[in-house]
Amino acid sequence: MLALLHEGPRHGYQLKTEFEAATGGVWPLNVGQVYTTLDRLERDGLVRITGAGESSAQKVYEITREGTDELGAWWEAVPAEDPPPRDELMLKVLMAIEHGHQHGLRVVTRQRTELLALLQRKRRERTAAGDTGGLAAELVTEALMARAEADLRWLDRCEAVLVEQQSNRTKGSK
Amino acid sequence: MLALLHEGPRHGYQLKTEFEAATGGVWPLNVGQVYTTLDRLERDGLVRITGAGESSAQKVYEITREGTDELGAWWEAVPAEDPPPRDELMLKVLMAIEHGHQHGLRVVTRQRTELLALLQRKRRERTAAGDTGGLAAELVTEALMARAEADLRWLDRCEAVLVEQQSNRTKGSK
DNA sequence: CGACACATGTAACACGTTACATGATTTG
DNA sequence: CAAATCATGTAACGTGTTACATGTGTCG
Repeated sequence: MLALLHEGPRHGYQLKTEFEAATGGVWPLNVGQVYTTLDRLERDGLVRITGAGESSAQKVYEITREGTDELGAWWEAVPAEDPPPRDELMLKVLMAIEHGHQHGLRVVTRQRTELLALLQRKRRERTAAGDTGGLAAELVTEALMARAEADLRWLDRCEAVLVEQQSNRTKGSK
Repeated sequence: MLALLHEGPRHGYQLKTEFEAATGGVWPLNVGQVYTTLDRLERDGLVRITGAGESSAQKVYEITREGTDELGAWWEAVPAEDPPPRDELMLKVLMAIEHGHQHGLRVVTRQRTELLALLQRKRRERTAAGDTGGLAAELVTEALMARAEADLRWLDRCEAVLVEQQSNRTKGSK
């Protein structure tokens, strides 16, 4: 929101549409949320209302000095890693391992199959849909695919570790 | 929580310690949250209290049939992608692009530098710390590194796209 | 006129998170 | 005995999300 407001004063609905435009429609946004967020931003002094727009009941918001500072910090910052964000896939695999190698392996392979399918579906969609959605949508898709590939490789690695661990165990028990 | 309870009845504090053990201490957990979560799980019928433990005021929880079903579904499910989760890095880059190629490039390179530093720090830590934290911690670190590498490659791709787009524009305007 | 996009807002809920209060049990 | 760990809980807050209520402007 701050980033959009930095380009000039806007009203709520405009922010919604511009947000969706900027993200190529990949991330739909409930309008209501824009208004509640705007309220919260105003409460925190990052945003202020400038005289209502001419027609009807339009409140026009603009970013404040504080807001600009906050935004600047946001551009610079790299998403925090301390503690690392809890991720569902990782958590799932760790918990499955806790349940025994058998279960660990089952979940790992299951996740891999599922992820691979998802990835291939994405690839197909991507080649099928020519320039639909624009640059933004394209970039998001690529990011998601890159992550999915990373996760796949990680799952392979998990499987290898589990198998090796198992074989060590059987050797040790002989 | 359900996954841990599936191994047998537990009380709150136990769940906290076991959770942290299972995740190699990477994801600290505020105890209070365990209790509120347990309340909510009970409210939803996924968990039930079995006669309090012998000593003092210990409530012991066990998973219900419904809870087991839910857990089973969780093992199978691959984290949803519709709509894809809003990710801060992607959002940041898209918004930066919206602000003009100049700004887009600045943010992209900044993020890349920052991410690369983080990655190298992780690599150093990883080789330095021998087997500390166990398998779980090791796997989480590897997953995070894999993701970071994917993000780095994506940022490269973003930069390439931006540069190419810019040059096309200048050519077009000639 | 009726439908649809534009436009604003509120109420309710879920969840994660923190800070705080309280007490039992163990152990140096 | 004092301190640490084990153990349970509550109150409060911030945020994301949805569903709902309401009204205006436009255009076929």
